[in-house]
Formats: sequence, structure tokens, C-alpha cells
Amino acid sequence: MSELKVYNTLSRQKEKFEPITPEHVGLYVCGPTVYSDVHLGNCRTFISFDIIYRHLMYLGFKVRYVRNITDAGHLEGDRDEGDDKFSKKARLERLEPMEIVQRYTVGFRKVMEMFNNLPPTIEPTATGHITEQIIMAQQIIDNGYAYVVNGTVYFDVEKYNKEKPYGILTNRKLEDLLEGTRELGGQDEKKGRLDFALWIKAGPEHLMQWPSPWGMGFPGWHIECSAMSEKYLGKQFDIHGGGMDLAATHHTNEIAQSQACYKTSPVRYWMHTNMLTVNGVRMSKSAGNGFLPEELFSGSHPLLEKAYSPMNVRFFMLQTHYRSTLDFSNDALQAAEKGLKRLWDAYDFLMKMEVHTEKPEGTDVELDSKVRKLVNEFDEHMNDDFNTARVLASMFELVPVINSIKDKTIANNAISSDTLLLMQSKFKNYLEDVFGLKPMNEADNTKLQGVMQLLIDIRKESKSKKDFATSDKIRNQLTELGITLKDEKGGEMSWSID
RNA sequence: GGUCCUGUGGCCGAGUGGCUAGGCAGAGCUCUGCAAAAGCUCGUACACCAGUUCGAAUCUGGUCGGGACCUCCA
Repeated sequence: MSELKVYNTLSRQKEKFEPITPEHVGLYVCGPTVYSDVHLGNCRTFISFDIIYRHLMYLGFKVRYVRNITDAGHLEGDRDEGDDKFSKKARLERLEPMEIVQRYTVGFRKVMEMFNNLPPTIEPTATGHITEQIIMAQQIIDNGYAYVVNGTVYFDVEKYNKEKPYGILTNRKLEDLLEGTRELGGQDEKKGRLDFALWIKAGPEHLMQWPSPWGMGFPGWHIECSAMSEKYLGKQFDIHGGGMDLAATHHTNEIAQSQACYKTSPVRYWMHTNMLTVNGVRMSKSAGNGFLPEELFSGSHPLLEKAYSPMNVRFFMLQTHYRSTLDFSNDALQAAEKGLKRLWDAYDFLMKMEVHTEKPEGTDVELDSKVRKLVNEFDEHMNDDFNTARVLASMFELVPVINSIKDKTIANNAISSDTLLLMQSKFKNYLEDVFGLKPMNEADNTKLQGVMQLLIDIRKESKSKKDFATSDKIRNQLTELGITLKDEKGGEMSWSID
């Protein structure tokens, strides 16, 4: 099989993936800040990394996948003087901060499950790792890269930059970054304009606060990921991921903190997923163009023409590369829905096909090798920086072959048994194991199946007697109930729930 | 202003120095009691202007347009 290539934000190019420890991969993804519902744009990132996680496992790696829950310390605004997001929300809703955290954590996990995302192997919380964050901040102070002012600990960006390029991840020079920032105001206590807080002094109004060597306070936003990734994956690990919007600040600061603390670059491969847009504009809470997953599944949002199932949405995302922006639209989602149905119908039939060994001489050599080539391309495409869209394209090229065998336009022994088995296993590997798709309608209720079989028998009988009134009635009434009955070639009938 | 991404056929979207991406929609045909599904065939696209090249939509430069980040955000 081809080697895995991964686009590394640090080098701005695709690189051969080589884990630090053979056969093991340490993967860290920045999770949600649980002070409100996740919207679809957030979900895109987690779905992308779920597929990356699944593919790494498919390749045989043992993966430790850490995705944090940020439940403390995330500030409003850039000046490290805003309110803790959880306290603010809690005050608004008259709840304990941890009630907010609990509510949205539960909601987040539920949404992840609906999208069929696998849970990470470790899902640590910021509040559960306060000690680790304090220890890390202290070490950075001891190493000379942070200073304390009035109970708050700041990271000294300019000092750090003298030894290591601070803007390395997004290819920015410190001078340029300084130009883009505002002047320090009179109330500022930090030394440099780019300095950010590792630990923030809490006032009496802060509902969440912990004791520290610098007094009561709470952790800064960036330190939690550095502390937790080090704890579970080590001072240097393989892949760190997140949305592209995090690269310039959050991830840049993570690199600086870890480097200042442990004297090593924390991450080998930085991976960033692109944004989901609506009418070309990034989906975000502030833009007011975000859909909640529930609104999508129920079709209740004004921008939605209808409801879209979680698998429909997941498939829609798979058709685009993770590093491209993806524009949301009803037309695109409906096109994806139809495409998925056609692909899944073919897949269903493929898995029911049985190997025919009695007439191996009937193999159509040309067709057989074409099929093998397309199937083997799945691995190639996925190993080329997780190109799910190309894998799907190859699959769709095989759909007519499968359907032709179904319609008996192509003999069922035109494809060798080896090739059929290969096709079955690779389709399953990718569609279910790697892409994480599952049947949308589990029409596996045995009683319903019995009833349907009865109706099919009656319809067959009436058709054979040319009693089309009865046969049409059965089909039409089922259609009204949301069940599609189809006459297949050869007199068989099949049905599916819409 | 700085850093970067991007502009593909009706729509969504891959990708590449020369070879059909794919999906959806549309047209024709086949199959069919009808319907649906399915199969076959079809559009021959890559913002604009120069340049490099035997050859560029793919590389370089410029023009115009869109977007992200530099401020909380996946």
C-alpha cells in the first residue's frame, strides 16, 4: 500500500507521515468550549478528524485520540480582562457554571453520536487539570518566559521570539503581528502587546476560581491544551488538529508555551480543517448564520428547505476535501442526499452478492482489472492527505458495474470471485469503518418485513392476473405511507422506507 | 496595512503540465402494463491579460473578484 501523506501546516506542504513511536499515533484535537450549543461548522471539524482517526486505525496504527472539553478559562475578548465565558453564561441563566458545562457537554456528545463520530480515547476537561496548568505556568516562569503582575501570569512573547520564531505556524513575523495589534492602553499591566495570560487573577465576581501560587484565579485559554496534551501524549507527539481559525492564536500560543516549558517543539504534524460557509460567509455564532444540528435534522431553521439526516450531512462533507472551504446550500445537500442513496443501494446489493466459483472461465478480464484498479485506488486516495472525495468518485464509477450485475446486464461471473470479495471488503472498510456511514433506515423490523412480503406476494399475484387496479393500489398506498415499492427486473420487487 | 487561501461546465465539488474526476440537475435512448429504479449516450468547463513551454485550466508575473486569519470562534 502507498505511504500516508499528510499536509502539515508548519511546512505548508504534504509530508510523509512517520509516527514518533512505530505503529502508534498520538492525536490531539481541540474540542469544544462548552458554554453553548455546537453548530454545524464546529461539527465539520470533528467529523473530519473522526475520519482521520478512523483511517489511521484502518491503516493499523494504535491511536490515542485526545480531544479536550474546555470548561473553564475561556475569556471574552483578547485583553485577558473579560469575564470567564462560563461565569457570564451562568449569571445570565442563573445557573451554576458547572450546570452550564454539564448541559452543553451532554448536548455535544449527543450530537457527536448522531453523526456517528467515535468517541475519543481520552476526553479530558480543563477543570480536571488545574494543577497541571499551574505547574506548567510555574515552569514557564522559572524558565524566564513569563512574569507575574498583580496575580496574573503573562507569557513574554517578545522575549520568546528572540530565541524561537513565535509566528512560525502561520508564517508571520513578530513585527507584522505587532503592527496588527492595538497600542497598550493605560490600564494594561502586561509588558508586550502580544503577551497573553497563562493564569488570570480572579475577582470576587468570578464564579469559577482556584488557588494558585499567585492567588485565586483561573487558567488562561491556551494553557489547557498544552498541559493536557503533554500529560496524555508526551512532550512531543504526532498530530495536533483543529479548525483553521485556531492556528494563528491558539495553536501559535500552544507552541510557544510548550517550547518555553519543555524546550521542545510539541507537535510533528499540525493539521487544520477549513471552515464551513453559508453563502460564502463563515458560519459562526456572531454572524448569526449557524444552524444547530437539531435544526438541521428537523429542518426547522428558516434557511432550510427540508430536514437532512445526519448521514446525509456527513456524506455531504465527505464530498469535499477537509482543507477546502465547504459552502452550505440546500441544493448541495439535496444532491448529496440523492447521491448517497444511489451509492448505498448499490452497496447493499454488493454485500448480498454471493461468490460464484462454478464458472471461473466466464470472467471478463478487462472489466475485472478495471474494477480491481478502481478498488485499489481507495487506499491511494485516502493516503494522499485523506482525499475522501476521490474515494467516493472511484466508488461511484463502480456503481454502474454493480447495478448492471443486479440487472443481469452483466453476468454475475464476469467478475472473478477474488475481485468480488475485494470489492465487498473495501467498500465495507471505507463506507462503514473509515467514513463512518451507516444505513439511514434500519428496515430490519422482522414483523414489518413479513407484512411487506405479504403485500409483495399479493401484488405479484394481481399483476400476473393483470389486475392492475389492485397492484397499483398497493404500491400507491405504500407510497403515501412513505414506503417505496419497486419492480425489479425479472419480476422481483424491493422496497425501502423514504 | 500584514499573512495566506481561492476563482473550475446549470449547481456542488476533486485533481493535474499533455490522458473522462465524481455527484446532482438536464436531454435522448433501452427496459417496462404503468410508475419508480437502473443501464447506455451527451454537454467537452477550469475569472481575465501577458509570459515560460513542443504543449497550461494546471508553472511565473500582472489585473479583477471572493474568502480566512491578524480580536472570541471548529
